[in-house]
This record gives sequence, structure tokens and C-alpha cells, in this order.
Amino acid sequence: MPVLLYNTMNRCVEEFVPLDDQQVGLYSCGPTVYNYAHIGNLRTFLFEDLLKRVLQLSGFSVNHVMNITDVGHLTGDGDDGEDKLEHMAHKTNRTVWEIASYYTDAFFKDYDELNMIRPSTVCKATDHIQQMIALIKRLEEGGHTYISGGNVYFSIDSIPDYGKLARLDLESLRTAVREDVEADDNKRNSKDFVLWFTNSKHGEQAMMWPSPWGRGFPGWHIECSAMSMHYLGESFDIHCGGIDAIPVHHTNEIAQSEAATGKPWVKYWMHGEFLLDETGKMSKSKGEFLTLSLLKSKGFDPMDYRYFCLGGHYRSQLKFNFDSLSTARTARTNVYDRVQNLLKDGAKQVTLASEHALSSQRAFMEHIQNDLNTPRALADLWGVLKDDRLSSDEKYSLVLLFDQVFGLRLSSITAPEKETFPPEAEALLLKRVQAKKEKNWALADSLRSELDAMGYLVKDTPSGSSLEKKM
RNA sequence: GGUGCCAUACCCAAGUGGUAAGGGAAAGGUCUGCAAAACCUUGAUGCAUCGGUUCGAAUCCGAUUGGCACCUCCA
Repeated sequence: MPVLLYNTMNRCVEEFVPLDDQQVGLYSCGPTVYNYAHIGNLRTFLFEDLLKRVLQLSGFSVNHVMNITDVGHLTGDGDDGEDKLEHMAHKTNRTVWEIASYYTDAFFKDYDELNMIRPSTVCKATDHIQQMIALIKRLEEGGHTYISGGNVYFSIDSIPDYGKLARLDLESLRTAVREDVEADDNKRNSKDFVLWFTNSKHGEQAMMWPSPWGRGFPGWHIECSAMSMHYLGESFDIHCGGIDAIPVHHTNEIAQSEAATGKPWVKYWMHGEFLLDETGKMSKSKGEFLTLSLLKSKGFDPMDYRYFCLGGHYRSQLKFNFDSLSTARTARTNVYDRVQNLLKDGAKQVTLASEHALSSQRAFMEHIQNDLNTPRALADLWGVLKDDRLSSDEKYSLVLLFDQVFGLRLSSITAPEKETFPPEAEALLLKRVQAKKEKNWALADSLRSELDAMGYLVKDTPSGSSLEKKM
């Protein structure tokens, strides 16, 4: 069955056919490591992890490259004249390098906790300055650049198809619409962008490198072009990122990459939609700064957030609130309970043979291969768990197969172990069993509330009474 | 001003020409001394509104209303 993916370049769902038979080159825009990632950032990385998992389950081998933007040229959301890394460095009395390293570690901690498969290659911008300089030189030789006000600019008028990804209408575009962005008078065309700074309006930076144009630092867009081509070749299969990257970042990456090589650069462009909070777009500067740690501190498991994200399609905006997350948590723990019940019945992984089991598998594959339709695939999971025509072994085997895509750690679920409780709790339970036998309901009820106060839930089943630790 | 997206049950959310997946909540049931838990069952004659195309429309077209995002360093 073919894998169908939505290609932003053509604005439609297309059959995925890699440039090379089985080896897929995948580049995803990584984090800017000046602060913790918020859960909206993480949603995009979850989408990319999902994409990789679907491709892998479909038989492709994926070479996944992700960058770490650790160059100190990023200005703050408010463009207040101080770059993000330096701002955080001053605030916390650390060097920009320490900041970058600290938040890179924090990022991968979230990455692992959300059970995302690590990229094959993680590359830091600061380790690839030479590749960027080489690319800028190539553009310079091709006549695509000019120097103005001390900086090297890319001239969008030097190529015929600038803005094709975003379908920009260059005539009607306004410049510096946002109040917090200033126009740059050094540009010949207001859509031109900087390849190399030697004279930033923000002054001296902590991170500077020698170059043919003088000591300075690279423009933002050049790192992705330089590193992706370095690791994946001058043409590769998939480039993905957040939807916000379409009009500027990816548009400029395409311009400089294809101007340099004269070849089509990326075959499929994929973009994840935003996670919205109550106020609209999620932000690090306004409202509550929603991080994975914050979710955990409120008692949520990272898998609850993963399940929550799987419940919406990656190309749809998803509204976050704690009620919805609680709903996801309930649903996820219900899945876990059902899987645990299967294991209690002695379910084991088998090769699927029955026509019915195989058709369940086909339905699931069809849904995830149809542009990563995880909401539909979750419905398939529930269908399997509730399907009387499947044996426990078949259900468990399908669950494990599905989880190669979901990544909800369903394979690490084990048969319920006999939980041990403090002797005093066990003693109270025994007393209650005795009271029940004697039909002393008043005593039995008071013992139950006593245990409840201690944090234990009493469960009466036909086979006897047991305790459960309350969440 | 330009570009793109969206509106489906109480909530979240699939479905893009063949008669509305799934989850949560709720209600009913089985069980129980009563609860809880567990398990089972139920749920939109309807898809923002109004027109149009069609044998057939949530789905295509047009208009209207409402919402969201982006337009020089936001995932």
C-alpha cells in the first residue's frame, strides 16, 4: 500500500515516492536552544516522529537529520535588540555556550520522555560554520548576493521563482507589518535576507567567526540549507517543520539552496499546525509557559500528552487545555488497563493469520498511510480492543504493531503484579472482609472510608476484595 | 491590504460525492449489602447560515456569518 502525504509545495496529498528506492532522507527543523521547549514546539516534533514511524513501518529506512539552532543571532520575539541566547545568558549569568548546551540537554530530555525516536544525526549550527560559508561563497559566485551596510544579502530578484512554496504574491506583500519589526534600509528588495552579518544592528555578538566578508555570524536561514545538503545531499526527500516556517524560513531556504545548486532541492514539504492555548498561539512570553515539566508537575504522564496529540490530525490546529488533557489521560489509562487485562489472560505476541486480524491490520495501515490519520488509527485501536472476533493473542499482537506508530509504550505494559501494601492497610482490609462475612455493614463501610483516607481504594470483585493505590 | 486554514453531538475530534469513526462526559444495565471499580448498552434524520450543481452533498460551487494563523529570525 502506498504512503500518501500532504505536500505543502503542491497543496495536495500525493503518493510518497522517495528519490532513492528504500532510503528516505528526512530533515526536520530543530529547536532554538535559548529556553525550554513549550508543548506547542513539542507537538511539531511529535508530528515528525510520527511521520518517521509511519515510514519505517511502511518498510522505508529513514535517515533523519535534525539541526540545533545554537547560533547567537536570534532576536527575541519582541525584537528588542538583544538576541535570545545573549538575553538568557545575561539574565542567568552564564555564557551563551552554556545556555545552548543546557537547553539542548533539556530538549532531549523532553524528547526521550515523549518516546520520540532520536534522529540519525543531530547537528549543531555552530559546528557547521564552514559549510555555511562555503554555500554563501557559491551563491556569491553565482551572482545571487550583494554586500550592503556591511552584511551579505541574498537577492531574491536573482531567481525566477522566489516564494513558490508560500505562493507569495510579491507585488502585494507588505513589509514590516508587525509593529515589532523594523524595515532594513540596506536591502535592495525588502524581501531580500541576510546570509552573513558583520554589522548587525544589534552590535557585537558573543559568537563570531572569521569569514571572507569579515568577522561575523551567519543569517538564520543558511544553517538549514548548508547542513541538510551536507548530510543528505543536494536533493533529498522530505523537509518538515512548523507551519510558521512556510512564508519566510522555508521560502528563503529554498531560494538559497536551489540558487546554489541549480537543482530541485526538496521533494516533499510537510508542516505541522499549531497548538493553541486559551489565548491563541502558544508563546513563551505571554500567559502560562506550558512545558512538559509543568504538565508532569500537575500529575500528567508524558504519554498523556502524546495521546492528546494523536487525537488530532497534524494539519489541524489543536486547542490545548487541561480538561482536554485529562480526557486524553483517562482514555490512555483505559487503553493500558485493557492491554493489562489481555496480559492477565495470558495473551502473547503471535504471527497474525486469521483473515479478520489481517483485515484489522490493513485498515490501520491504510489510515496511517493516508497522511498520518492518527485520530482514525486510534479508533482502530479501540475497535481491536473491543472486537469479540479477535483472540487475546491477536488483539495483543495488533496492539504492539499499532504502537510502533503511536509510540505510547504499550509494549512495556506488563501483567499486573501483586502490589504490596503496608501491613496496616492489609490488616484493615482483612478486618473488612471479616466484617462483610458477618454482615456488619457499618463496620465494613467505616473500614472502607478509613482505607480511603489512607489513600487506598477498595475493590470488591466476585473473586474477593483488593486494594488499589489512589492516583 | 495580502496569504492560508477552520466551523461536525455536552466537550475533544475523524470523515472531502453513496447516507455521520473514535475518545471523554452522561444515562441505562450486569455485578454488589450499598458503593466504587470492572464490563456491556445507548447517543447527531444531522455536519455555522442561505442558495446552487447532482439520482444522491458534511463533502463540490457561490454568497453570508463567526473563528484562527502567517506576512523579516515563532513549532
